[in-house]
Amino acid sequence: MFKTHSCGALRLDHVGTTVTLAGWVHLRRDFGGVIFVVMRDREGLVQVVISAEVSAEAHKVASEVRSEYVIQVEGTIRARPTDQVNPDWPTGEIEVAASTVRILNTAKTPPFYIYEDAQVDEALRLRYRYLDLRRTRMQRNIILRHKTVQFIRHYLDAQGFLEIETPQLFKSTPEGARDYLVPSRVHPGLFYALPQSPQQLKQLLMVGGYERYYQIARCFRDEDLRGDRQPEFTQLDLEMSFVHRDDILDLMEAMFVALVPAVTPQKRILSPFPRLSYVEALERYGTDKPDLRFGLELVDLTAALGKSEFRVFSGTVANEGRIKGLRVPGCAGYSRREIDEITEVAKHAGAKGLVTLAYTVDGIKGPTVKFLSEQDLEAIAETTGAEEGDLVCIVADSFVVVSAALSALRLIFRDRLNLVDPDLIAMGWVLDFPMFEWNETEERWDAAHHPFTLPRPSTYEAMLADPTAVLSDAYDLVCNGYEIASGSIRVHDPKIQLDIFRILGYEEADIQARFGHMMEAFSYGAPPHGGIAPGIDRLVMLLADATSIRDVIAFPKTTQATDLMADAPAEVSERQLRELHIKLLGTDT
RNA sequence: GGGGGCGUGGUGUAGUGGUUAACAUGCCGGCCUGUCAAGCCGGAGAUCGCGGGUUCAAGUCCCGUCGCUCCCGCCA
Repeated sequence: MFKTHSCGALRLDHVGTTVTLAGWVHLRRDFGGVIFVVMRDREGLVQVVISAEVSAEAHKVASEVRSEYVIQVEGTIRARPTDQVNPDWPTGEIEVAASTVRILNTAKTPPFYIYEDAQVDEALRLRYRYLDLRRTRMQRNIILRHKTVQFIRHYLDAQGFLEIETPQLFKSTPEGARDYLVPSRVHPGLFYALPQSPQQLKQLLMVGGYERYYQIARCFRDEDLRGDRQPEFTQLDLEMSFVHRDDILDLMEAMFVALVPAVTPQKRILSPFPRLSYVEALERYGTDKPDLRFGLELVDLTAALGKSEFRVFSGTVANEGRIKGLRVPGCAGYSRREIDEITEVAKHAGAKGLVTLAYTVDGIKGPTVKFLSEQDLEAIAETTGAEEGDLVCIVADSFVVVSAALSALRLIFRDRLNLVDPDLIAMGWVLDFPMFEWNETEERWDAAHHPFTLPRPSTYEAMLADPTAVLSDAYDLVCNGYEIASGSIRVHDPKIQLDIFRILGYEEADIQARFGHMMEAFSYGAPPHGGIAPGIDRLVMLLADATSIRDVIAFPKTTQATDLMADAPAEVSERQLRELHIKLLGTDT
């Protein structure tokens, strides 16, 4: 080994110890006769002192080192004088008195600062990702990710789960997300698909009798990217046999309640997790992934304002729309410009406009006040509970638009009014999703979760007659406004499975071609089973106080799905294409 | 596929159509034996992402394009 100790691990206990360190030059402060080199390794930073009096040779080498040189230092640990202790560093009470300094490798001047978490253009960070990864924040995030995954492995092992790998080369299932395809060399014209998730395989493991399975699984979806979506991402994929919904919910809840303090002691996780129905989540928060760290819930004004003289209100209700509002404390003083900004947010979400009422000392102010009767104003005040100093925002539109607009506004006010404690982790379950959704453009039913989801037994009878009446035994786990896990109890009865496929409009031949192996497997004694799949990237992102999963993935892709470091995707040779029986059509198709 | 934001020495930024494009930091050289992102002195470093247009004059205005990013669509 090049080193006896880690730089960042040295403490007062080590005083008097002779050590050999190896790491990077983080900073250098040259005083002529004495040189301070701050050395960095994975564990952290330590100050090395090189004095010309102690070793002329070491001093000469130290005067030549530059930022990010890789060096090896031999020396003795000594306590710093009390007036020179650096209280900001874990190693601040000691320093290394160097007797030897060796340059293991030189380094070009890096294109951005390694030694601080200054704002750097993300494209540059991605192009030199190996340098970005040296930075404290990235190292902390990647280590946190490791700890999170290790915790999960130990926890599930203790619960009797088996970690089982499933293939990356599998079969395309055209519904759902777009697949990444892999051409077969051996079978001209045929393709594998990279799994969007190991969904079918984990169910088949249940049929295979493994009862409790999990996997830290890489998943692939060829869809457009976001800060919380990458084309390849990692799920804790999990499946259990002989369980009901609550068994899975309880297990996950216990796991997360134990995980959060174990890997992020400064975070506080609320428990028990609230359970909301899908409809309740939409009514109260306007979204099926609410941020439960704060209140500011939506208020329904449909009944109160349905008979208003104000046509926008009465007309909306007449057209089966809804009127809902937000009561925002302390924002009565919003300027014209601020009102314009939040109106823009509502419009961006699809609303035609935003009614704002400011409850000031001089009464209720707002551009629409003149259209509202005393009765209307009273009804609004009573329903929302608005008091002096408050701003009430009202949207009248279809339920979908009202929900989207007010949900967006709720998050805007969250940030503007600093309504959340950044160290709070607020998870919650969203339950009772609809089983099917009507696809307007294709004019058919889609599975809201996926076609293997079990309908809630109480609603199954009505399924064939009225698909909208069917609720599914699916569940989402939300955390701080993100969907962080999704799962369901599965169908294990081939008859029910066939009914579902029929509602989805699959032809018999289709079912055989796409899911024949599943249907056949289910006919050989499939146990009742269900599972869930938490997204590791999003979970770690929230634990790391990051705003993008790119910051918790070692080598992420840009929003154009490219790798700026390796320059992927890239062209391949004619020969490679020929072997794969692929002919390119050109870029203008 | 649609909409918004950003792009100026290595890095981060300032820059009102008008002088030699400014500041900080980093880099290079010099001085310096106790600093904490050391300090002081000196130096190099930019065809203002790219292309076109308007203008006597463009970093600045207009159009296009490329890259990064945020949002909608999409993500069973």
